Amino acid sequence: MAQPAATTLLVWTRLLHAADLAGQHCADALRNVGLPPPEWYDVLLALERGGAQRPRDLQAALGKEQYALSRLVDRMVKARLLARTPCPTDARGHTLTLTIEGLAMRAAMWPVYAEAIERALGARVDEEDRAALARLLAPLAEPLGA
Amino acid sequence: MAQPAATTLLVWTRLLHAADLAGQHCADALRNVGLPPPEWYDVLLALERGGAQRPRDLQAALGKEQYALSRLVDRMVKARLLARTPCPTDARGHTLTLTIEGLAMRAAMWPVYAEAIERALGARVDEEDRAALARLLAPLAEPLGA
DNA sequence: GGCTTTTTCATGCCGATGCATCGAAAGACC
DNA sequence: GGTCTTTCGATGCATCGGCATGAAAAAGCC
Repeated sequence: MAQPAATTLLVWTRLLHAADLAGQHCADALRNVGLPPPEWYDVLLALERGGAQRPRDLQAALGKEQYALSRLVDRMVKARLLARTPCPTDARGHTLTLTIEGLAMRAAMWPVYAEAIERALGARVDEEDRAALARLLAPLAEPLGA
Repeated sequence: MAQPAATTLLVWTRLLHAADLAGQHCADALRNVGLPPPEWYDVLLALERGGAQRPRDLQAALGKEQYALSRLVDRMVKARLLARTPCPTDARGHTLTLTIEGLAMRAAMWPVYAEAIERALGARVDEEDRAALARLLAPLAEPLGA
């Protein structure tokens, strides 16, 4: 059995705790003003940047499970932020497009989201440390090899 | 509106992604061998280290919501890993104690958990970078001020 | 003591997630 | 073309989490 080093365990607890705090803070900030959760923002942004996309592309881009994305899209379609249109080249799937309301929602969410990120991260770590963190976290944000 | 710096956004995405990957990897490792999820380990460890404790103490120590801990304890009691005994000094609550099986379960989980942590973290960052990460993450693992 | 407020823990309800599976279309192979 | 395998997306079922509330004991206050 591989016994992790003390620093490994320290990084472990702090990484999970920090991510939980930051994520929770953002989710709360959005909820407190009656806006949808962060994951909705990610979908809206991906579609705005990348144009119409199919569910499986979004799934890969966002790193979500297939069923999770399927139901997330369901909710967002019900909320009139997305529209499903038949896919011309593959009758199994469909393409997802932003509605006007979806575009407006992303714009409305960003200031709140940005402010929360700034408070949770930017205001607590100076530029030099942020650069160091970004560099050190890079390998950990890559998928683990088999 | 506070526009976060580019490094802030980079840290943001990598922090959340890294934590998600690492956490998922550990949860999967335990599940793949038929063991309970990491949160059970945290409870077992806290009780083993700190002796009998009341739910509200565990709640504070683990940073969980009250109802979440209440139901988590429920499941672990059903699984015979914990026992609730009446609290002598406060009839509202009870003290939680590890059963023999609970003690054994923690011991059984640790090698798998440790191995997963090592693979997800220790093996991917050298000692110097781990120390730097631990230092940089420290402020972010502290609760945000009001 | 008698009253109000606070703390401690559980739970009903609903929405979200994980898992397995399914139907249907596409692609591969002959 | 015909058949088998793979990909795409949805969904039934059970579990889990969030929110609000409830019940009961403790603590504070007069």
